[in-house]
Amino acid sequence: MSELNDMTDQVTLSEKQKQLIERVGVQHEKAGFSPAAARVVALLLVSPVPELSFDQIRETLGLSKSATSNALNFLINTDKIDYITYTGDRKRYFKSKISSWRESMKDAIIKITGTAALMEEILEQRPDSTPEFNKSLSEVIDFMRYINQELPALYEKWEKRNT
Amino acid sequence: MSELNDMTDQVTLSEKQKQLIERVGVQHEKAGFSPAAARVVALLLVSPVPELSFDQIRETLGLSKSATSNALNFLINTDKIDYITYTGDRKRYFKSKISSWRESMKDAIIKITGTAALMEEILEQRPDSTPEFNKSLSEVIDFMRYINQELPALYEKWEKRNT
DNA sequence: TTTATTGTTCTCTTTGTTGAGAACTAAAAA
DNA sequence: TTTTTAGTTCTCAACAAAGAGAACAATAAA
Repeated sequence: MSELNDMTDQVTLSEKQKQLIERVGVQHEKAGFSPAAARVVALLLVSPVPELSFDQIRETLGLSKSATSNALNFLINTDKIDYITYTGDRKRYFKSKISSWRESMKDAIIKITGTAALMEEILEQRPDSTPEFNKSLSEVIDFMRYINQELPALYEKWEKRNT
Repeated sequence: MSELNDMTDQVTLSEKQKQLIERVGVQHEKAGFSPAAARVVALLLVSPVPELSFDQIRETLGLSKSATSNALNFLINTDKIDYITYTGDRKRYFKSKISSWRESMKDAIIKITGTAALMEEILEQRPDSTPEFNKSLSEVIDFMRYINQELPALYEKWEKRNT
């Protein structure tokens, strides 16, 4: 697949696409991703070719091997990306896990449940001398649990609406 | 309010409360707060006395003045806390903004709208050659918008349920 | 066996974050 | 006016995060 040295596994991107990768990247940085990992998820969403090799990612984003390796492993561990292989090709082709967004939504909901539980612990040890405060806390907890309970039905409704 | 030097504006907390502050603090660190800011919001949720002065916060959490000042200002700027004053007392008493959780929810929903818009931009520039991928992207966008649209009604339903 | 491919891991530098402590400031009190 | 109160801001040190580049490893190909 290379005569002496290819040296250009780079993916061709328009200016618009490059800029979009940066914007989506920044959004992910705000969610706690490292700059490198944020650019990688972004690239895998924006790239016209959705399955990219280690070197395609590295060269397109201008990252070092270590940064690329660490970013890819982090994203695999946190279920943001996945990879596939092809017989007779040792490379791994990395791809966004956007297709399993339903699972991600479920995980996000589980997190809300955890927050509600922690809030409940706070509420349980609060004195009766702060009724207003306690009421607010109790409301948030109740609302979170309500949302949690209603979301599956809402999802079904959406699923049916889209035939 | 002090004869020469009080030196103990500290809030008395049980072991359980201290531990809870740490756990709630860590949760907020994961959401991007600095350790100091995370402990301050946590303290203001757990403390039996819900309105605390600068020095009560500083001494209870064992923070420096600069860390306390920066944390409080950050939390005020991001609408996580608020303060009240009392006539004839120059101190500000800081309190959690948990009571305005309805506003926070609205803000969270606005953020989802922003994400959907960014995703839409990605979708718009994608080639037709990746129909599966594009479909997933389109689904997430549509689902986010659906949730967004249905949430107000869901909120009303919750509000009525609670008489 | 030797060489090439596909990454991983280690070390080191750069950069950024966190917060302590002291100096400073503005307003009120004495 | 001088002092006290209630914080803010500055400087600095300790520490952590990010990533570059080189060395290394594991497997496959020649």
